[in-house]
Amino acid sequence: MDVSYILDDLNDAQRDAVTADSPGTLVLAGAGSGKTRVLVHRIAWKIKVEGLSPYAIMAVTFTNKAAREMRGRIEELLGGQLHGGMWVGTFHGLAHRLLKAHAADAKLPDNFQILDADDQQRLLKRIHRELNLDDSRWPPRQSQYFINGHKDEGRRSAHIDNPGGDLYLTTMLQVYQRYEQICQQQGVIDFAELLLRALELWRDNPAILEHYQQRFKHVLVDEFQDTNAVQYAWLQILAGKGMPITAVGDDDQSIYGWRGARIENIQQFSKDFADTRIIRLEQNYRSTATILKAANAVIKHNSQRLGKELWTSGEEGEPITLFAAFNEQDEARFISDRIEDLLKEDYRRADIGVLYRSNAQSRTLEEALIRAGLPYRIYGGQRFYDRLEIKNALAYLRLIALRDDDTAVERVINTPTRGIGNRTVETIREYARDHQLSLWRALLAIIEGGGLAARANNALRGFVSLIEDLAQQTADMSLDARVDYVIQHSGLIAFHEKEKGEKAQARVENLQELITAAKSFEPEDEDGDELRQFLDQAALDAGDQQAAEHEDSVQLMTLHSAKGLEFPAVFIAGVEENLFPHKMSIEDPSRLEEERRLAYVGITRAERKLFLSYAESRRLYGQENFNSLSRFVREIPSECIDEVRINNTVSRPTSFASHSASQQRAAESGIVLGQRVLHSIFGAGVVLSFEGQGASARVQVNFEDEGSKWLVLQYANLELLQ
DNA sequence: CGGCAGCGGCAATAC
DNA sequence: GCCGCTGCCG
Repeated sequence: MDVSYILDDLNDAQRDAVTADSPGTLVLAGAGSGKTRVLVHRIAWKIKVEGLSPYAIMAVTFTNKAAREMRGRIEELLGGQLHGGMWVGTFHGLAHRLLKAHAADAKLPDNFQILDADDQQRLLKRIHRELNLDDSRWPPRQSQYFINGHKDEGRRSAHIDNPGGDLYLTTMLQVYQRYEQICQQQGVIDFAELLLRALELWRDNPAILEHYQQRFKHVLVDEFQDTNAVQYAWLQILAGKGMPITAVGDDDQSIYGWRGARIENIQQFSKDFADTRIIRLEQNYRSTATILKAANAVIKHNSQRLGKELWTSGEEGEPITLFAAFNEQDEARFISDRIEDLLKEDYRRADIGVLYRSNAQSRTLEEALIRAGLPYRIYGGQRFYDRLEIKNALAYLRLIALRDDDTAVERVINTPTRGIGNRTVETIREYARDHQLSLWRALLAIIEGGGLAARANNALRGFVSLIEDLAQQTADMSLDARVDYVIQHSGLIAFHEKEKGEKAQARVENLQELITAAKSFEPEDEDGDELRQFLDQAALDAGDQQAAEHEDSVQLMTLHSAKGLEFPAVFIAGVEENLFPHKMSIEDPSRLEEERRLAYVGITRAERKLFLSYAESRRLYGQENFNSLSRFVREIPSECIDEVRINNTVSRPTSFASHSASQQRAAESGIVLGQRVLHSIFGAGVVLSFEGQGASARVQVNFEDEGSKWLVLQYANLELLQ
């Protein structure tokens, strides 16, 4: 059999990674080194050469997009459909599949529902109210972080000790317990729970685990550096006792520590999985030598690396352009001007990526692009299925499928408004709580009991008959006709049509788009309930963010969402201390290293041209900030950089005595931005920024020996220097 | 119920 | 500076 097509066009390291027959294989794949290619070809190798059935392979990714791409590329390479036998999906998707198959053993009802981040927050808000927690002291967001953080580490409320009885922990645990109780009672599970349950299912049911251990002969994991504790434990319980496993990842691209990812997992891998072979992919096919030199130089400042150095056989390329802008508008104008230059060369708009650290930066950039008449597209932002109007429409559909869905009832009982006020809903909640009923059953009982005012009672009846009508009328319809009927007859379309503003227009369009999504939906299980599968998919899939790709446009996104993408030309805006690295990460060495990895990710997105820019003065959150050039740029060898001088058409004030409010306040205290000061401990430095007033006034000083620090002016006792 | 004013908070974000 | 939530009022 000729299998050369599997190995042709691969370099030695890639070929090694594709054919390795070690029990454990860890592929450290640098940016642009052909990682996905190796994964896809390795799967083809397993099937075509080693003779594994696709049925015996499991491949796990983090995003649906990556899973789709992998499946597509395998099918392309093997020249045929991969019937459902092979398990390719996200951790969450596969966990869901597992729990659906063994719902009872996982102690879940067959029709369990997924609680997404937004639904989770709503539920927590209600719990806070129920427990009489003051929202300003106990923001529901905090409980959400607490719960998800612990679940990501595999801890349920019962696992968390609170020996000191400290108020914070006591309160959080109380919320966590109540939350667990309600979720269990209502048969809903959040994203973290999906993973934790799947882990517990295997841990507590050896027979089920054994079935999968016998079934799968090889597991492959993409983006291994992003796994959290539960995902790692899940892989370990499945494959720890000798099932061959391939992990592909790059410790230098671990940028999701804040959502539970544990970079240590990739370091731990060879200890937990027997006889691991480590293969490094260091040849880069994406960027010029100059860009790689810069990336290598930056990432070298991190400790605790597994170690890797990217190289290319390609050309040196042009130097990196660094632009010092006067302010963020000046920076945005520089970017749009350079984009216009690039378009005069052989670049298309879609070849250009503009990356930034935080979403708040995008507005200024957008304004400049609009002014220049350059079409652009923003990646990320709100997921399609997270939009309010879509969630409302889905809630109606969920109620059609299952009346006892409290989350859905809460959402649409009075949307569009139908005279069921907060009082009435509170009565229903109370009744449901007291009688251990779902909200739907509770409201039916209340209608029968007639304890409500006639008006409220009628309104409730109206809601019940609406849902029953939607269910009956659409019972025999196709999925898309059903969606269409529901958004019309629930009144959602009319509701948003009479709303004012651009937003309303977009909402109506999104609802129409939902019909399109339903039309093109292909159920995985032909015999299963199509509506149910559609709803599950909606909960687990962000929806295609690429939908609007009809026009050739400049690509705007955060550095995080740029991971995995590449552009011939890349702009990284705002390379400033306090912005990138972000202020909140600067003090903590491990978070600072994560910021540096983010810089590495950003730099390695560029194929041919890289532009870095920073603003000497930046308005953010209504505050004027004077930040210095990012340390990450200073880590790039100077021969790689071509610094562009400040555009002389921009008038640059010669002193800092301007009229901005923050500067005036600074002046009142005798401190001027740019002022040299002396601190009794930290020594001499320059004032970079100033915020707050009176007792809360703080200054940021860049000390010559200690780096930059924020000081409370009142206590700092700064001595002004000449 | 809808509209508006006031207030707090504010990184990144897949599933 | 802006968004979103709350709370008050008509």
